[in-house]
Parts: sequence; structure tokens; C-alpha cells
Amino acid sequence: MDFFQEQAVTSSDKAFFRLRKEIVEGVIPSGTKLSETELSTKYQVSRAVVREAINRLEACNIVERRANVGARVVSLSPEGLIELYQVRESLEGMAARLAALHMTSQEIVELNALLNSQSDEVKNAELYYQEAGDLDFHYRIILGSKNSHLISMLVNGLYHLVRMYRVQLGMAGPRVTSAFDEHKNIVQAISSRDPELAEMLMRRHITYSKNNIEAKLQNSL
Amino acid sequence: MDFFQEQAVTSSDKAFFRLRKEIVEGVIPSGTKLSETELSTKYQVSRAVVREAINRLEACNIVERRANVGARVVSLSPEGLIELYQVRESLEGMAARLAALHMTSQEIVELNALLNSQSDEVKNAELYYQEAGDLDFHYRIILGSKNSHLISMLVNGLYHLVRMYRVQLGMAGPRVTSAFDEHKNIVQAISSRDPELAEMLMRRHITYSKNNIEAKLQNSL
DNA sequence: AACGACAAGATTGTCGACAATTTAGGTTAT
DNA sequence: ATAACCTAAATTGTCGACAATCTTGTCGTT
Repeated sequence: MDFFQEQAVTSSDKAFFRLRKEIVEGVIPSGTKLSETELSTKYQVSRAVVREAINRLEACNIVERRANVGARVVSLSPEGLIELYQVRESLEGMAARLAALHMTSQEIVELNALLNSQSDEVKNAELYYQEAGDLDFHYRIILGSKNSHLISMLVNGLYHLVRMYRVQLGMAGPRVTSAFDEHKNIVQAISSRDPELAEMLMRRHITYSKNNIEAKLQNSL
Repeated sequence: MDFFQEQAVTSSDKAFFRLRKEIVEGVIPSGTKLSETELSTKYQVSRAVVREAINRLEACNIVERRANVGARVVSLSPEGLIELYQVRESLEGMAARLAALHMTSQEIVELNALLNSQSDEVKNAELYYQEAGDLDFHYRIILGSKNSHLISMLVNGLYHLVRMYRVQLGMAGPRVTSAFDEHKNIVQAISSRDPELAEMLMRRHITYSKNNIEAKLQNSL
């Protein structure tokens, strides 16, 4: 499930991961006030580590904090989703461009293999693809960019927000097969070492994806 | 100088701003180990606030931290610069695109006014333009995107790193007049409400800028 | 001489307590 | 009845001390 597993070494790490998980999965609903003392008793750790965890969540844009007042879980909105996907389009487009330049042929072979394995699943209508498979695909391209800033912003920052929107809107829609074809074309562009095309296709792909999730948002709000 | 002045309310804020300033301006050189106890005595605050400041700097990618070991100021390298400008190209390109869509006509008028005032300065060879004027221009377009994620990533994150490269390489080169013309064209595209063109011109502008600073880097290393 | 184990020192991570600020409630005056 | 002010409770911000981990230098073994 979690491809690049970040392992918790310190106590703050554990609190951070747990808190992030609970927020992304909606156990702690959007808009909730995060009380430091409350969380410290709940997690059985000192307030300092909870505080540090909340600070990190703030850096991810998962919570908003006001000095001397406290932190709240961000609230989801159509505008927020649109802004998020605009940034995604920009960054992942660049990631695809760079991946076309910097991925090793070995990595490209593996990316094709991933796509083929997913092809079977799509045919068999196992909708496993939608969640994990899509993530895996995008994740590999992001890593393929070999740009540490890009990787950090997307993997540590945006993707958890994206997941938060997806999970809390109960995404499991169609768009499986069409998205698969889009993935195929992107991989082809990367295989041909065509940065411009790869970027353009990735940007389109994310725009489509945005429109799809946006429609759901309209319904569920 | 600092257009949008972030005001320090808490003690950690002050430590954060001060530390960031000293790092960006090279008072604390790249690669330096940041000792929490040392800084806490130097700044006359508790270790907790220094710790929080360092955490925030880590979120900005200004320092790198390893658990149980400590934090170091990032070291500047040609590769790091290239990666930074790739992200800048991506994000500011999108910012220009969105600015063409979302800036108010009032804001566009003011942007033109800024450009005209800088035009005089360029003619008079006041090289004030290079630093503050360039920043001001880019800053307004970023804000004009009206995308909070974009704004936060660029203003709170990348720009301090960009300044760090500029300051520590003693940027004051030519490229004043050519950059000015590029700015003019970008504003024109925004005035015409042409998102595609605005994005493309901004991306080019940043690419040129990258090549310029990159050349200096080769010389000074 | 090189390598590994061990111990001392220093640094980071965590904790509970105190200080400062905000919020909520109630009282009073217009 | 409304608004302003004040008081008390709760929450966040800051501090110094203790615990855990890493680093460094020394010693002993091969």
C-alpha cells in the first residue's frame, strides 16, 4: 500500500504519522479543532511531541494554525480542490517532463511492466487499480524526475491532501479504463524520451482527473 | 524590501525569522551544523523555541535534519540550483497562467505602473531594479494567481532558497535590461488575458534567468 | 598496524511545570 | 436590551531538567 514507507524513528514521527492518517481517513473530521492536551492524553505522549506533530502537519497544509489560538484541520471545499489540482498539474507535468529525461531504461521497463500488470486487473474488473495502482504509477514518475524538491513537495505534501479529498468523498468511480489509457500514453512518451509530450499528456490527465473528482464533490456537498 | 511583511507574534517566530535571515544572507554559511544549545544561548531563548524554528526551516528545505543527530544548513550546488529552477519554472509558469485569469484589472493597472517606474530606473542605470524590483514583479504575479498553495510554496518556501543562491553568489550581473523586456511581455500577455502565452513567457523568462545564474555558479565554484 | 569493543562526553528527544494569551461568562452601566 | 468591561477558566507558548541516542577517543585484540 505505502510504496515508499517512511519509518518512524522518533516518538514525534509516530504521533505525526498517526495523526495524519486519522485526519486523511476522516477519523478526525475536517474542521476539527486539535487540542494539544487532549491529543497528548489520547496518544499517551507529552504535549511537546503532539505539538511538533501538529507543526509538521501545518507544513503539509493539512492543518491551519493561528498563534495563541490553536490548530484546526483544514476544511475541504470545491475551491480548495481546484487549487490543489492546479498545483498538481503544474508539478506533475514537470515531473513527467523530467522523467522523460532522467528515468533509467531499467525504470522505464519496470513502469511498462506495472502498466501491463494493471491492464489485466482492469480487464478482470478488479478495481484495485483505482486507488493503489494509480498512486503507484504517479509515484514512480515523480521519483523518476530525480528532482528532490519536486519529490518532496508532491510526496510529503500534496499527495496526502489529494488522498484526503478522495477518501472523504468516497472515490471509487468509473474512469478506471480511460485513466488507464492515459497512463499508457504517458509511458509511451517517456519511453520515447519526449519531454514536451510527456508533460502535456500528464497535465491533461490530471485535468481530466480533476474534472472527475470535481463532479463528485458537487454532488456530495 | 520585504513586501509582504510577515510579523512575528511569538518568540519562535522571531527566532525563525532571524535564523532564516542569517542563513540566507550567509552569516551562517552553508553546511554549518546548527546546534540547538548553542543557538539557544546565542538568541537568549529556550531550546524549545530554537528547536521549533529549526523544524520550520526544515519544512522550507533550508536545513536538513537527521533524527538524533541534528540539523545542517543545506549546501549549495549546481545540481541544487537546477532542481530549484525547474520547480520555479513549473510553479511560476502556472502562477502566470492563473494570474492572467484571476488578476483584477486594478491589479493589472498597478503591475503596469510598477513596470513603468522600473523602466525609468533601468534607463538611469540604477541597479536597484535587479534585486527588489525583480522580486516585486514576480511576487505580484504569484499573488495574482489567487492560489493559496501556489503562493505558500513559492513565498514561504522556494523564494528564500532562491535568494540564498543569489546572495551567496553575489548576483548583480547584467541581464537587467533583457529581463525587463521579458517582464514587459509577460505583463502584456496578462493584460490580454492570455493564460497560455503568459505561462509560456514566464517559463522562458525563468529558464533564461536560470542559465544566467548558472553561469555565475560555474565561475565561483 | 588495523579493526572492533567499550566508555566518556556531548547532543538530541521527551517530559512536566510555569507563564502568557485567548476565550467565555457574567456583571454593570447606558 | 445592548454594549462594554471585568473575571475566571482553558489553551497555547516557553522554560529547565531528565532520558535516550549518537559521536569520539581509548584500549585491547588479532
